[in-house]
Amino acid sequence: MSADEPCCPPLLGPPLDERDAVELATILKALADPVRLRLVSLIAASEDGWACACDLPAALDRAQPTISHHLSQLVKAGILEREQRGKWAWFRVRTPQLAALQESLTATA
Amino acid sequence: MSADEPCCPPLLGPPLDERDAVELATILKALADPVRLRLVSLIAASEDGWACACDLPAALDRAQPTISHHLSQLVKAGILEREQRGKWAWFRVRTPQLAALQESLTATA
DNA sequence: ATTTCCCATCGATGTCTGTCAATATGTATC
DNA sequence: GATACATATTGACAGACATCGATGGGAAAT
Repeated sequence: MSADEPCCPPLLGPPLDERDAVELATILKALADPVRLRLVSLIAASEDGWACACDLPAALDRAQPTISHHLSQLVKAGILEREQRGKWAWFRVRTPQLAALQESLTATA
Repeated sequence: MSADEPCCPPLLGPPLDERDAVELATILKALADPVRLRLVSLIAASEDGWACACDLPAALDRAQPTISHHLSQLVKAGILEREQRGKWAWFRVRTPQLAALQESLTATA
């Protein structure tokens, strides 16, 4: 799966084989958690699209390691992008990946 | 959540509160499994959109109780519709629900 | 009624996952 | 280097979940 291209084959086109299903499920799993959804939502709603990790534990009422863990998952799934600024970590939503996922859900529907 | 209406608030609009995030995560969780994705895909690809449960365990190489469990989850999430025909159970995809989910993923993006 | 077939439910099991306290790593400042 | 602070990693634990064998319930046919 490369940069800004479709992440997965369409759900409603020709039947998914095991391989494709696992791939699509992996990305959906990354989103299928309330804390992670709120993370994405919060970050997307930030001023210039970037949000500092330092604000997130308080915003979501979770311990710092918990937030760090979820951010890692989202980055690994290609949903978030990470940037180091001094001692802070900043994140933004990789909108193209989200759009690609969206397309996978209906495609030829 | 009623019949053919949006299932959840948009992911990229104003930040999701805890309540909405749980709701959206619930539906995503229902899809975030390879077997369930293949079920939806297979059913959607059927002749007239309806598929008999009797064919599915063999098609996905899973035991009958496993398939039955996944089908229940998908019905509960509003993604599949169930109909009894004699002693067979038939299923079809509730496309509107899928479309609503799709919209929740980008919305104001 | 009995048999047969399909599907759902139950019980058990192994694995995955969200959570946090404690600790380590890294980055900047003094 | 020493200190201070932001984030990542580790370890542990409880709850959730996918899976399947065994069983139960319902529907049709004989």
